[in-house]
Amino acid sequence: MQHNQRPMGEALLYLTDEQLRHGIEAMFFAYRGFTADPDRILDEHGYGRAHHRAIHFINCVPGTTVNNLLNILGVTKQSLNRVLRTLIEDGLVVVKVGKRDKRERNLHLTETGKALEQKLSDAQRERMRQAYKHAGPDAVAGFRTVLEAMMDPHMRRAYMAMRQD
Amino acid sequence: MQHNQRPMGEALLYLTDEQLRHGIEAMFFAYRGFTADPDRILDEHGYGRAHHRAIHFINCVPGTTVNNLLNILGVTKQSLNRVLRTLIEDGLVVVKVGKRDKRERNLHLTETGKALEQKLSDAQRERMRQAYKHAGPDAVAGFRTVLEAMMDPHMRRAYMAMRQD
DNA sequence: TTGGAATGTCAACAACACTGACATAAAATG
DNA sequence: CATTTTATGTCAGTGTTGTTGACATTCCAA
Repeated sequence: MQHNQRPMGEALLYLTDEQLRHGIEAMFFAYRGFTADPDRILDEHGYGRAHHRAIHFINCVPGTTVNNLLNILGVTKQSLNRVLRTLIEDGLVVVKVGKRDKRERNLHLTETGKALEQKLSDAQRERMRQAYKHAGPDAVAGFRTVLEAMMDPHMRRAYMAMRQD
Repeated sequence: MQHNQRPMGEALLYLTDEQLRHGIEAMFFAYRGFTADPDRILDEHGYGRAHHRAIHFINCVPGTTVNNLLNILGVTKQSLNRVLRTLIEDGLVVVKVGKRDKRERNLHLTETGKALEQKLSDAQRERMRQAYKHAGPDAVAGFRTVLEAMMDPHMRRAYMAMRQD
């Protein structure tokens, strides 16, 4: 496997190993920035990123089931359960037994939970807003296009299903 | 703080909370895809992401010091040390005492280390290549612009210093 | 030469992921 | 109705990766 001396036309200049490597490093550093602000807030509350993810998607799809969350987050039920338990104990999340199917547990944020969600997503959106503003609409469109192409097909479907624009 | 009903002109449509939220979720799902392939390979070797990051940047800057790596990776020296120790024990990394300053340790990949680095970065680049190819050069430019704007200034400097294009 | 700064190591601990085994309850199926 | 499948929760154990604290070594400068 030798990628370093790939012949190319000018049109494919952006596909050199060097360019791809820069993309990889950009993803690494950008993701750090992306999570930095929420991480600080979470830390003050004694939570971690796992709590953030749960809160985010419960807020996004209120009444979602544990199983649904499991598929979106891609973790084991044991791992999710640990996080959910603390959120429930702390009164950020409430569980309701499913109406049609009593095996299911529907998850909702309480007012306290919504407040933390706001705080977290305000911080994260603010960083995003600055980046978007700085980069401009065309760059943002390209950004989204590449990210979507980078997802696993399974996750892309979950992501697309979540959008209504 | 009420972001939901922000008045706007058409030119700022991409800065709505809804759009920003989609960007946030895209980052989350894309990062999962981004790490999926290397994670699989690392797992076969009994390593984790921390090992990958160390290998990546040692390969990128051969002879780098522990402290330098610390700044790039943003972890404690103790955390990095554990990872480095296993890589050294397994013969993927060699340490040389600094020539001028004997406190420093210069890190290099062995042939075995380089082989694993190749394997990991081939996998990650392939995913990147597909995404880039699918999105096209303009999208890729936008992608990079937004990512760079999203980094912490400190990390952006480290990232920029690493590029020679 | 002595004290502080830089560098690196060892030990212990916490968060959060994993696997495996098992329990309960409800729904679906034969 | 008996059985199986599905959804959920729990307990125990393990591994990776982050943290702090304590300490050793080396260098440099007052």
